Amino acid sequence: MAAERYNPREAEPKWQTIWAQGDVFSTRNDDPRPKYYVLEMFPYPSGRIHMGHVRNYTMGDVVARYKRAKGFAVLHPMGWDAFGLPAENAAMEKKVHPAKWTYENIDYMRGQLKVMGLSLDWKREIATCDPSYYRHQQKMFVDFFKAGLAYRRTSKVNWDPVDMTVLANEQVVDGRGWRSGALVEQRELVQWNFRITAFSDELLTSLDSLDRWPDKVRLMQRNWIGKSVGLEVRFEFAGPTPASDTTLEIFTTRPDTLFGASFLAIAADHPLARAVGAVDPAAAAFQDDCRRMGTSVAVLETAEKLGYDTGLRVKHPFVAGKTLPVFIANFILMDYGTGAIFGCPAHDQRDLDFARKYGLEVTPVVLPTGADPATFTVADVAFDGEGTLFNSDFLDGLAVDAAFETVAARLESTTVAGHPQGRRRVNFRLRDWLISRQRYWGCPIPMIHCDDCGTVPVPVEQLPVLLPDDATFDRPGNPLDHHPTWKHVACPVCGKPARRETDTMDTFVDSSWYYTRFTDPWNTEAPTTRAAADRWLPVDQYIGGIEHAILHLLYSRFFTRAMKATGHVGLDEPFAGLFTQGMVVHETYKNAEGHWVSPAECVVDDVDGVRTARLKADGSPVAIGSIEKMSKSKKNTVDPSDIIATWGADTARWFVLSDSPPDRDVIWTEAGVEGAHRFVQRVWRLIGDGAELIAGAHTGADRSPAALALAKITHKTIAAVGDDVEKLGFNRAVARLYEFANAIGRTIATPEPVAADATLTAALAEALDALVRLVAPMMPHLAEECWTVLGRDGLVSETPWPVADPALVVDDTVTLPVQINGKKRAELTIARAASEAEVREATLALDAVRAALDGRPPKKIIVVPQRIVNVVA
RNA sequence: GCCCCAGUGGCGAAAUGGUAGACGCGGCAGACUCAAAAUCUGUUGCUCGAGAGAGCGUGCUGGUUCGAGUCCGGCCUGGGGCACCA
Repeated sequence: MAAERYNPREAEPKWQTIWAQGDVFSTRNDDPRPKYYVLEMFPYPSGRIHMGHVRNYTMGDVVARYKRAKGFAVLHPMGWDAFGLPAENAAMEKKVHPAKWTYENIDYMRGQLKVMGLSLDWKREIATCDPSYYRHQQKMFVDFFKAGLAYRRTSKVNWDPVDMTVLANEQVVDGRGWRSGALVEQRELVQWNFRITAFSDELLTSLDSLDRWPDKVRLMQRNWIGKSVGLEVRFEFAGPTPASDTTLEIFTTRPDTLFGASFLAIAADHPLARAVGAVDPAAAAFQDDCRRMGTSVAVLETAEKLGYDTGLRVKHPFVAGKTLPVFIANFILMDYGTGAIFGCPAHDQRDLDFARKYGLEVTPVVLPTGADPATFTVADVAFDGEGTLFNSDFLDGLAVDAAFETVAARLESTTVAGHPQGRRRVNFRLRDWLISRQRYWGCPIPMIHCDDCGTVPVPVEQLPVLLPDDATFDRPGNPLDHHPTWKHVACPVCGKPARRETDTMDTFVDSSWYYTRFTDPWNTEAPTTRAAADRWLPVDQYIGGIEHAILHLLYSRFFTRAMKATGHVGLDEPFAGLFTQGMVVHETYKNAEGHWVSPAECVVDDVDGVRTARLKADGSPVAIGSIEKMSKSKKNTVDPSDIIATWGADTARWFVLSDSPPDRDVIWTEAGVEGAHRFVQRVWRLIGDGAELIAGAHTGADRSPAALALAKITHKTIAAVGDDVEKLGFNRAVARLYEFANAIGRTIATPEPVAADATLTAALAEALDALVRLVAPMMPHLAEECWTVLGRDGLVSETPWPVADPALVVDDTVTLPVQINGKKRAELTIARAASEAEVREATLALDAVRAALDGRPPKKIIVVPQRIVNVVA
């Protein structure tokens, strides 16, 4: 009997050392076997890993270990998304250099990951803040610039007028800077962008080919790209205008509703609005109000809809003598369409709200099917459905799409101020990717500004442009900009004094190609080695949080295309398979000053179901907030190291796989960790006890009934667990393994029949062998230890996945539920191969069916083979 | 505000349109023990019933279907994203 409890504290470091010494998880680029690239989204080195990482990396590790056992050459690397804002915040708050802070965090977190027993190829580790990584990113920036995919334009930023610095949206709280408390202003800066819109259509249509992506992610990306077919319509001013143009161009997807138009609205920073503001102080004041709202679309859209009547009027294109007022409105985006719209209140809710507020006319022009044109009116709910045009002159009686065509055709052939009055246009919601950041801790943009030569790239032989080590963080603004010497440089073209670009790149750029760099991180000459990239890409299974569904994944899809266009890779789509795990969520806590505090700093008391919290340090009260995704900013993270130190990595791994479906959020609780650990010990006991029973077992020819039953369970489990892991249904695989362990436990509980039955002994030996191999991807240390107990040579980590015998997976008989009128009333056990006629006959012979029919013939019998029988009486 | 997703026992959940609640946690009862822990066995959706059994039940509401947790329409609640958090 295995008297000793399994001790993960001894076993886990031992196996981790053996794996490392044997180089078991390193991947060679010349491995001839079929490739499988599994990747989890790499972490930001915030300081410590959290349970979200444990969940994410455990899932990826199960896939990696499983695919390795299935005979694939598996690439499973890890790195660090190491540039970013928190390092700079730490520099300001704790007087630590961002590089020191970041590399110390990386060292600590690498240690935490290694303790998890992940089968990673650490030889390929990269950190995006390392010049050996970002130099290649700078090379690609120059390539993109030369290919016309990187360019400068004016864009808005959140400006903190007190700290004199650009704020991230996250740093704007209720319209004020998080540090200074000053009201935030919009400010315009000339900044670098990637031309992602060059691929709008392609990024959209190519989504259809990503059949191993979740539908919801593809749908979100589709909506984000936002292709819409509409019409640009030119309105003529009905009087003098301060603008240089005599017309105002708007974009609409509903030209059919033009007869219902009651106003035009333009963005606050539309050229016309600026022109009006220059001569009308009230208009200028309104524009200033708009600029104080920051740049976040969410804030903009939820703010009260406000407008300012410019007093200008435009002529209705179809109604002679009719003019419409032109408003400046805070909900019109300059970035979308032409930055101007016409409002049709009856058929657009936002326009209706606006019209009611400013007393504008509401004329319905689309009549819902079946409504009476004499009585149909719009009160507080706009009608945006299909219908028939009315109140619309030559459009009356037409359907919506026919009216669209009619208006488009007519305006296309009308000329205003020398242009066609209407132009069909495909419009995308997607905007170019603003990558400029006025920050220190990011990849420097390798450009030089020369008064004579303009903006020129840093010559490739001068790359990388290194960040200066001696930046200061004690004053606001961009440290690169006020560094005494860094930005002063000779123009590479004419040699005259010039200045470096001081913007650095958005950290999304870093994470848009790291998966490619992993294929050959040793190449010092170029970002990629084509043979290696072609060999390993695309990533076969990418796993990460749903919060990255749009931005990171869309940027990566763009970047891969841009790299293809500049010759760095040969494919379009970087991720063939995507799985979005749910988040790990946790309660939030705030101290008396309203600052977030971490769970580790709190004690939660539960008195008769009423939960209260206080600070560990001084017992002061802490407010328990809502359950939210674990985030650095809200400090509601849990340190997995404590869990692993107490229970072992295998317990932690098993727990995060077992409790919730992997794509759903899981609320972290310590309840259940003990249950997971019980199973660790149970497997250990089963193997220990079982090993004594199977000594000298050999496969017998004719299995006894007990042996056959156990063998069937074994092979069904092998088939089911493999199936579940393929689909990333880890929680189902875990449930299967619990059932399997229960079956083995029942066999071992009565040793006498096992001793007396050689075929049962053999079946038990096979079951124990399978149990260890099936459990190995999830609890690798325990599995290695058990493998040794079973007296097996080598590592289970290098042992093939067991193969299910199809003859043992399928039963000869099936038990069908028998429904009468859709309610289950009986069961029918019958040969699996029984014909439909035989099933009918057997069903009608059942007592419950005869009683229900009471001699009458059934109206209908539905037989779903091997599933169910339904008798309609 | 807009886009996307989720909602099933006391709890985490399972269920190619086909027996709702597998499996686990917790609870209850029992075995082992001087005792406890550990372990093992049984039981556990709700209501009625001594029982056999019957009825109800997957956020709400209406529909499609022989049959709906699953598909469709309308809501409610919670979560994610909204372009400078990563």
